[in-house]
Amino acid sequence: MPYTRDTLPGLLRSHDINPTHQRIEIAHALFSHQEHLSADQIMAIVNTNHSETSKATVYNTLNLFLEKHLIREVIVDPSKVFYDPNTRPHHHLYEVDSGKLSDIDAEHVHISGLPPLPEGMVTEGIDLIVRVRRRG
Amino acid sequence: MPYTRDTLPGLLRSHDINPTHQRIEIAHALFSHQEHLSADQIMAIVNTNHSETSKATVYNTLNLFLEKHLIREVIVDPSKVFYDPNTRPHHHLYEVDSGKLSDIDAEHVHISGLPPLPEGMVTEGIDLIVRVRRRG
DNA sequence: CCGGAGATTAGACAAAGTCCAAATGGGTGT
DNA sequence: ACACCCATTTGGACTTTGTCTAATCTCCGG
Repeated sequence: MPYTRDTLPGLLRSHDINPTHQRIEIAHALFSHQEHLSADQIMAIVNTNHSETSKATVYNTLNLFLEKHLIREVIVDPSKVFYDPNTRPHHHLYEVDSGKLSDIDAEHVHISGLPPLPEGMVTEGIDLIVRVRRRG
Repeated sequence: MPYTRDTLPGLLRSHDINPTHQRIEIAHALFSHQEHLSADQIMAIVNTNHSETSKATVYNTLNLFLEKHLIREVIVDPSKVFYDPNTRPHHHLYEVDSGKLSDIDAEHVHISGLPPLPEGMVTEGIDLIVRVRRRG
């Protein structure tokens, strides 16, 4: 757990994000859990004890974090997006039955033989998702 | 274009699908275009000229096709699922700005160094998505 | 203390997809 | 042709995720 509420403001600032209460709470939810969370899970976590952060703010903030490359979005389930505090290069393992999502470090994975990109295009990212299910 | 309305019933039967009017029309939309279409695009195509196929039927049918492995679903855009008539092994190139989705043949692509699967799990599929955008 | 830019909010709204009970329809046997 | 049956289709209400907007709040500099 490299991030506490104390170190988060600096992290946000280093990504050019004004660290407000709500933003720190949302960042804290993501970075302290180090998990893949959906927007509604984040809203639930942030609002557990007492204070209220609105749905609009949660979405605003997550989209801001995305823009500033503080987090990534992971699109594996058509019904909801997951947000990923890990921005180091990595891939994903998705357990179809349970919905569990985990990281695959990119370090040892090698992808070769991709065709050249269309003219004038640059790669924004390569998403590799291994979908697995329980044998049976 | 290997599929016409004449050959589609056989294709459906070979996948253990009872070929009804609506199912043939929906299959025709996908297989004659050989494109990645979303549910609402398919509904629009099927209903262009006159007859009506209801939203419920479109979704029922697409999910049936998925179950029977006649088509695949491609999850690249959080807002909608695309359906892919190409079930041969292949990957996808997604142009983020335009939403254009195209195939990358899997034949020459090689992925190595993936970690072993968790105990008792089998791979259902590996999705590789190259996200690109216009340079600028 | 004041003003203003940026942040937050509630709630209405939009879009994708699901659900259900009722109606339909296409075979099959007679 | 008829009746029956079961799969399929259907409209429409409903759910869920996410967006939009206009009003309010906050906080900082002067």
